[in-house]
Amino acid sequence: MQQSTLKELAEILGLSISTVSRALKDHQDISETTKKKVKELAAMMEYEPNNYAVQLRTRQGNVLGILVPTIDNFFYDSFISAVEEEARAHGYSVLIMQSKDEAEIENANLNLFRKNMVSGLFASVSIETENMKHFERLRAIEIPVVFFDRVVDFMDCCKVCLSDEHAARIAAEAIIVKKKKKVLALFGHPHLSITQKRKESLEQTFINHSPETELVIEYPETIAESKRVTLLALDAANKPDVIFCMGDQILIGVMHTIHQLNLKVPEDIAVIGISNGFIPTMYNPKITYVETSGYKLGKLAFRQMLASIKKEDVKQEVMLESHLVEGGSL
Amino acid sequence: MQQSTLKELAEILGLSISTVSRALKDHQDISETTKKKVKELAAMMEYEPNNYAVQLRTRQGNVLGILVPTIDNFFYDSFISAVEEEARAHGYSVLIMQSKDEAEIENANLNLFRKNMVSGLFASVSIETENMKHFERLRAIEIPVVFFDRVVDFMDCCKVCLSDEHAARIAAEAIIVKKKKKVLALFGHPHLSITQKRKESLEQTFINHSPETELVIEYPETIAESKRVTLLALDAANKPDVIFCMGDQILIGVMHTIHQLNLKVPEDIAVIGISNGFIPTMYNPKITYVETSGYKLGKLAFRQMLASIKKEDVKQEVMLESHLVEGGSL
DNA sequence: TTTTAAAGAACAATCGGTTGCATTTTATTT
DNA sequence: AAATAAAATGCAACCGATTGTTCTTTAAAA
Repeated sequence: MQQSTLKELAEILGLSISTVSRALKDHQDISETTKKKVKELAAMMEYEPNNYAVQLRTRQGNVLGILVPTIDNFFYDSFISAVEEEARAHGYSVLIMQSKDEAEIENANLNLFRKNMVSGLFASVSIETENMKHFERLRAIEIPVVFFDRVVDFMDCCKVCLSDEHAARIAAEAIIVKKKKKVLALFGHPHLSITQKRKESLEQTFINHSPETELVIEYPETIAESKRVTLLALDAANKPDVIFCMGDQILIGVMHTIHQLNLKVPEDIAVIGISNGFIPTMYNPKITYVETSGYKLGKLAFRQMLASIKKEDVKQEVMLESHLVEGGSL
Repeated sequence: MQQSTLKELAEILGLSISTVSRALKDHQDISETTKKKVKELAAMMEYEPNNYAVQLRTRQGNVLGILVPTIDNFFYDSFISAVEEEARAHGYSVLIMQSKDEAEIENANLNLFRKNMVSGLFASVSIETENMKHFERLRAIEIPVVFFDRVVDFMDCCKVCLSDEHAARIAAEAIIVKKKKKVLALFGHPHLSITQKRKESLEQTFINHSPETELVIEYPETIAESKRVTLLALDAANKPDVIFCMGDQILIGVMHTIHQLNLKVPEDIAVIGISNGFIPTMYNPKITYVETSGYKLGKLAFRQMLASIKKEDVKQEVMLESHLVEGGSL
């Protein structure tokens, strides 16, 4: 059995295609009697309009794209979940792609989004992304882009992100309160704005409120590197008394090494991270972390997207504040 | 600027639309000279065929759907990753939706897949799924469905899954080898075939090879329940000496409680799980687990999908064998 | 009863491609 | 030079819906 079409319905009912079409969408020109007949038959035959035909004709789609570096990541998962929930509620579907942090794949994906004519795109750029040409192309054909998390300086596009400054400041303050003076701070790829902002805010907070704090900064990019860096630091003469982890991957590496060295948290070494909370609460004691909810960010991003699609004017940049969740690791 | 169309190209070149169309796809009827001219202009103007028009006309799409209970799950993440990789390599895009383990959302999603006319669907059914009507409807319009992981008895559809019997047997054998005699086995929702198969295989292996083993079975469905059940069991008089965890969620709950009670693994209590490995390797010592790779399953599922789409005949049911990865928890 | 307006339904163009067939152009053969 | 085959291109229908416009009814007003 094939999907039924307007034409079929029309033939069966002895009506014209346009009448059937209008009846189904409660157009005022059509009599109630006809409407009822048409709707009944449509329900009976499980008629569904052919999306491609509709899109072709009306030029307005119902698919939104999400581009993330990778999907196996709690933060992006929760972001996606949130967007998907909202999308469904508003009659949109979601097309998800991963850049795997490679510019080339990212570009290929952007082309696919274009080909599939998404009505809007949520994007967290890859580490390698240097040039915005492919994003510009989307804008050229009026596909709104909402950048999130890893944003990028790019005119006329709306960006939602966690307040990186704020999150890092909270972490620094927590460390200061606990009187820790030797901080090993581990960040991700130094190229990302999210890294830079967090780093600067952390540094600045120490300089302003606890200038005597010793701050050592490293940029491990994988779990393995994070392990290695931590091992080196903890083996050295002048050990840190607290480790700050910018993300879950880093935290996992750090905890690996801490376990391996059989150190007690927080007695031997304190730990604090930035996370959505899933990973930190897996450890014992739970890791103290600054909460950054991908879920909330997703909801926020969706609102921005809707506004962009409707061409309402949108705030260029929206920040989400975060707060400290105390585990027992600090 | 709008997306350029065949018509535009044709007008600029003074050719007919059909010639341009054919030139772009290297049709033999078109002269090399013309082909070159057309292609150059197309490249220059960044022409992209309008997908909706193409689909409408050719009735064959390039979007595959994936339906999972939830996306924040390592197993599904890796499955999705694998499918997405293959999809991109074969010119497909991937539409991902989550059922959140609710039948109603699942049905809504299936309708969306239908509406968006996916060319094929990968599905892992929700816990609540009882009736297959919505899946049947997909089949009625000839959209191939490849069930994976949580499969379901449903004629004429191809299923790929981990060999649940095999995985559980390996776990049981490992437990027997280590001479543990009091097993607490924690499974997920008893309604799922995956649960039933694993449970039966585990039981049967003990009965056959170590009939004196005491086996207690519970079905916690969330991390919280898993914690609770474990706490009860470990507080009781006749404590288990090993806990078997069917999945990551359960494992996380178990480890929570173990940490909370300050028990040593594996001295006080041994642990073994079934997992893709991410979570088990986070602990110290690493948890011994039977590996079930969502990634490999994804690759396998994609092959099945391609075959189904091409209407080649497909093996109805394909199994993926697993193997033991030793941590230090058993 | 004739005129006129309102209601209901049909017609036809359109979206942007694809494709079978007809037509024109060019090259080859007699 | 005329006839014919081969190569290159154009014509037009079609996919399934939407929508402005036109054509019929039917009912109300004159």
